[in-house]
Amino acid sequence: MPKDAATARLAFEIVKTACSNCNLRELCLPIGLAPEELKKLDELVSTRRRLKRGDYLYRAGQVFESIYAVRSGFFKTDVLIEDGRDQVTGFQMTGELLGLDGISSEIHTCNAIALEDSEVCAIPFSHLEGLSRQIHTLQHHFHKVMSREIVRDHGVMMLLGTMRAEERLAAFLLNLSQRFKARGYSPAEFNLRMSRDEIGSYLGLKLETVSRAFSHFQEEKLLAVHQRKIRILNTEGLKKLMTHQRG
Amino acid sequence: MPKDAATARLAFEIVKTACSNCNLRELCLPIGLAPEELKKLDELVSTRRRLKRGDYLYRAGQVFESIYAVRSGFFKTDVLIEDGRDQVTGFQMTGELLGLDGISSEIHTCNAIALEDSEVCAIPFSHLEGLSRQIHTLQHHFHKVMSREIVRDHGVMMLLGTMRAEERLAAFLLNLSQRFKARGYSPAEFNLRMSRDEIGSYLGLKLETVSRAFSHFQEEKLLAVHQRKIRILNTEGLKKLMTHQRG
DNA sequence: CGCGCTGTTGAAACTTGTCAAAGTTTGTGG
DNA sequence: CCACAAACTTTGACAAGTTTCAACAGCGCG
Repeated sequence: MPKDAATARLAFEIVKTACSNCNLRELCLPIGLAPEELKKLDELVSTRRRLKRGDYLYRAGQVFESIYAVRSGFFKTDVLIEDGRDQVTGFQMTGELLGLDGISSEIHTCNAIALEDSEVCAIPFSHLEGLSRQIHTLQHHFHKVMSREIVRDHGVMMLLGTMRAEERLAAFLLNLSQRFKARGYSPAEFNLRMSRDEIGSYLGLKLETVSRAFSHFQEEKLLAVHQRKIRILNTEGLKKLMTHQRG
Repeated sequence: MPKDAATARLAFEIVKTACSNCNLRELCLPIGLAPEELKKLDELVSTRRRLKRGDYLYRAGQVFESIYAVRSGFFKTDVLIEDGRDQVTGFQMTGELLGLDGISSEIHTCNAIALEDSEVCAIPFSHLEGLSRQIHTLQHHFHKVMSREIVRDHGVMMLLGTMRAEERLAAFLLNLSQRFKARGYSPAEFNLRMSRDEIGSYLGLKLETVSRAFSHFQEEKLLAVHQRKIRILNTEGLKKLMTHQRG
């Protein structure tokens, strides 16, 4: 590549990285910032990183320095314990943040793995704290994001603690559906990026149980399932199933 | 009460409320603050509140204004869903913070209930954000506290998703033991403040299952149990049980 | 002293996990 | 571009763990 073409390309990359140009503004950190504040944020988001399917964004045990905003693609996070058990703690899609768990001990406590080719913005955390001290709105928004993560986790605890297999899967699918919808995709038809095993791990079920639940949902005409392609045929039915009292 | 006695009492209360005099400094927000910063924090922690056993500190749906630091006593938080199911999402003891879940939507998403007579410091959240912009250390510490809550929740998800009944109870007891120890109490002997039903709700089990697990632990000479009074006889045994591979 | 709440224990029912086999899709190298 | 291997999914039969239902015991409180 000729030298000036390379330079032009670099400039282009920087433009592409800028929060002020990002079409995820409404989903990500920049919510509600004034134009001049957005410029400051642009400087903050220094690096972008591309990952191929299967790549680790970070691993448990690594030193924590940045949080990451998913620009495109799909991730999972999982925790491992010594005795070999592991669990998927979350799936992250466009506009969602990764790495908040690392703040407490300055070491990542889980693995973050790309489930498809993806791109993230790295946000050095100390810079974010610095800018938060200057921009009230950014500070408040960041606190909300962390708090939302806590609320989400409580929802998962509820799911794992009180729901049975089919209720869990229904809740999971409805949640995905909603998140696709919020990103402008069809809420009724989408591709799962994760395996039955990964869904099971997230929902506290074995993969066979997940598979059986899918089959049963098909029999009940709640879903059309072809591999990882899902079409929701009866949203209300799923909701009803999800909130159906145990017993 | 004579007027000046009342005044003296008021002054005394204020002194008692001050973070700079609080013997929980090492557990709570003031960690690592310089003396002049501590003074600013004192102004922040405006109110103290006493609660009797069974009182609600806040309820799901109420407007969020403050977070609370437990000064003494013991709390549980729980979430309810429409269909009647509920789950205990956590137990909070001295020095721990309550209310972080309310930041995201400015409405509390769970109930916080005193399990014994308790006292809390109310920290108006907008003031905390203001002071965080001035005091770097406080900001960073607060972020760590929120992140730690996320990590804790991941631990509970792990417990609910991958452990069986007795492993869960062992993990729960070891966690309590550790927290009592950190507060200068015996790690081996303590009173549970919660019922079997509340433990079960937290662990995603029925109260009968919890009761059976306690009985079994006694048979195995891991514990001595008398009502809610617990003595741990074999910590290593509990740890081994907790990390024992499923199957 | 008895009532109510909490906790314990037993037996049966139910849900999910385990193991095994076979079908399907995806990816790779020839 | 095909063939084969590897990974993933589905399904069945059986086992294990947990819940449900029921009865009863213990403690604290009025």
